[in-house]
Formats: sequence, structure tokens, C-alpha cells
Amino acid sequence: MAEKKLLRPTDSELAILNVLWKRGSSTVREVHQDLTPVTPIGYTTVLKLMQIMTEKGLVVRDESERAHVYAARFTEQKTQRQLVNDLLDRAFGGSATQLVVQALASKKASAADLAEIRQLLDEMEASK
Amino acid sequence: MAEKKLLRPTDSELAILNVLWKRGSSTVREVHQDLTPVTPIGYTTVLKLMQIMTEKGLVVRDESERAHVYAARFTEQKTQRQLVNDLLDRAFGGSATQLVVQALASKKASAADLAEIRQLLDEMEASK
DNA sequence: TTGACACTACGAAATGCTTCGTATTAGGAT
DNA sequence: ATCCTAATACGAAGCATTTCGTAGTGTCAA
Repeated sequence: MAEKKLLRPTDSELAILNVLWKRGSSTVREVHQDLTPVTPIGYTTVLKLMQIMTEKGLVVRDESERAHVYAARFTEQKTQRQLVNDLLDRAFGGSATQLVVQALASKKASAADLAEIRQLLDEMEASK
Repeated sequence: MAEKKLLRPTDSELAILNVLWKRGSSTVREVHQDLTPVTPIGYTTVLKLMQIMTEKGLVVRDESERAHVYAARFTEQKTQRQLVNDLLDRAFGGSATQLVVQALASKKASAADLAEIRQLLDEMEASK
């Protein structure tokens, strides 16, 4: 009865979570002000989404003040791991290696990225 | 006017694509017979999904025979890259490194996996 | 105390996904 | 030709996501 279901944040939910991870605990207004310059969205839309996210358990809400304060319930890392595992199962037949290959094949992998990953590999092998 | 929108296959669509990639071109019946033992689903449900996927351009359909024959329009690799890039943008701020970290942290990457990735890094740096 | 303002709650529409039942059509066997 | 089977086409229901308008409520200043 801990986590009844695998919770996969939707696109909108992830956009909000990204703000909460970046800013820390925030009000609806703060989240809205962060989001709307990039992607215009109504204030009540954000409010509604965050209410739903509360019901789903994606965020926790502090109602002690007039303007409720929201915080992400799970860390960014944990959520990322969740999403990666999900994608792994749905599209990579569970092969983490293949996923890594495709991640690096994208143009977004810089030389610095490669060096960092190389170091990660070293650490993983060292801790065997 | 090539690809008007980013096409992200849904869960059901991905399940069907996985069958098509594994089997190659297939009829609805073949796809259904492959899917339903694992996850029971109605025949017409699969048919409908594949019709929609045809409209979306996720699959192509050969209607020359009585039982239409479907094939994935994009390769598994290309679709995987698409999905990884999408996830990268939505949840990793574009950092391929972080995605790799989470991918390797989640499932236990075997020594063989690590070696394979290491070789991939070598190839990528060599082709600079 | 009353008005303005900021905030939450609620309802509902629009769209997309998933599901399947029913209708129709095409082939093949009798 | 007729009937059975297998296939496609269509429509619609149920649910989730996204969107926002409107209503209600609490706070503070004048």
C-alpha cells in the first residue's frame, strides 16, 4: 500500500515539477510566473494542474498560509530514474545499453559529456 | 513539410510497433496473436489502433491482399532516438549525461554493458 | 464596514487515447 | 448461388489530459 501505481507525470506535470525542483517549494503564482513567459498558460490552469497533482501524490501542499505552498514529493533523480525505467521497458526491451547508445547518438552529447561518462564508468568499475 | 509534428507513439502504439519490428511486416491478426497472450486485448481494438497509426503515419499499409499487411514506417533505432530526445528535453534539461547516469544506475549494468559503452565512447571520440 | 484584490474551488468543454460492439464486405467451399 | 468465415470500417463510450471561466472566500487598506 505504499505506491499503489507507477506514477508517470504527464508533460504539463513535468513542466511544473521542473519549476519546483529548480525553485524549491513554491506557490501557484510563482510557478505560473516561471512558466508563462516561455509557454503562455492561464493562472487557473496551473492551479488546477497542481491540485490534481496533489491528489495524485506528485506534490505535497502546505495549506498553513493563505497562498498554499507546493513541493515536489519525489526528487528529480528519483523521477528521472522512474521515467528512464519506464522508457527502457516500453521501447528498449530493458536494454540499458541500447538506451545509452541512443542517448549519446543524439547531437546533444558534447565532448565534455563523453568525458564525464567515461569517468562514471571508471567509478562503476572501481566499486565492483 | 516533411514531418509536421514530432510523433511520439503512445503506449499501445509502441506495443504494436515492437511486434512489427520483431516480426517484420504483419497482418492485424498476427500482431493480435502476438500481443494478446501477454496482455489480453480485443482483435478489433488492435485493428483500430493500427488504422489510426496508418493515419498518423506511424505505419504503412499494403492493401493489395485481402488481409492488409502493415509495416513500421520508422526503424526501431530512429524511434528510440526520438523518444530519448523527447525525454531528454522534458525531464533532463537536455543533459544526456544525466540520462546516462540514471540509465546505468537503475538496472544493474553488467561488466559487458560497461565495456560496450566504453567502446562506444572510443568510437565517438575517434570520429571527431 | 466595505471595497478591491488575490487566492482557492469547482465545473465543464475540447481533445486524445483506448476499448470494443456492430455492420459490412470479400472469398471460398458446397 | 448461397452460406460461412474472416477481414475491414465505423461509431461510440469511458477515461485522462489540458484548458479556462466563474464563483466563492479570505485579507487588508481606506
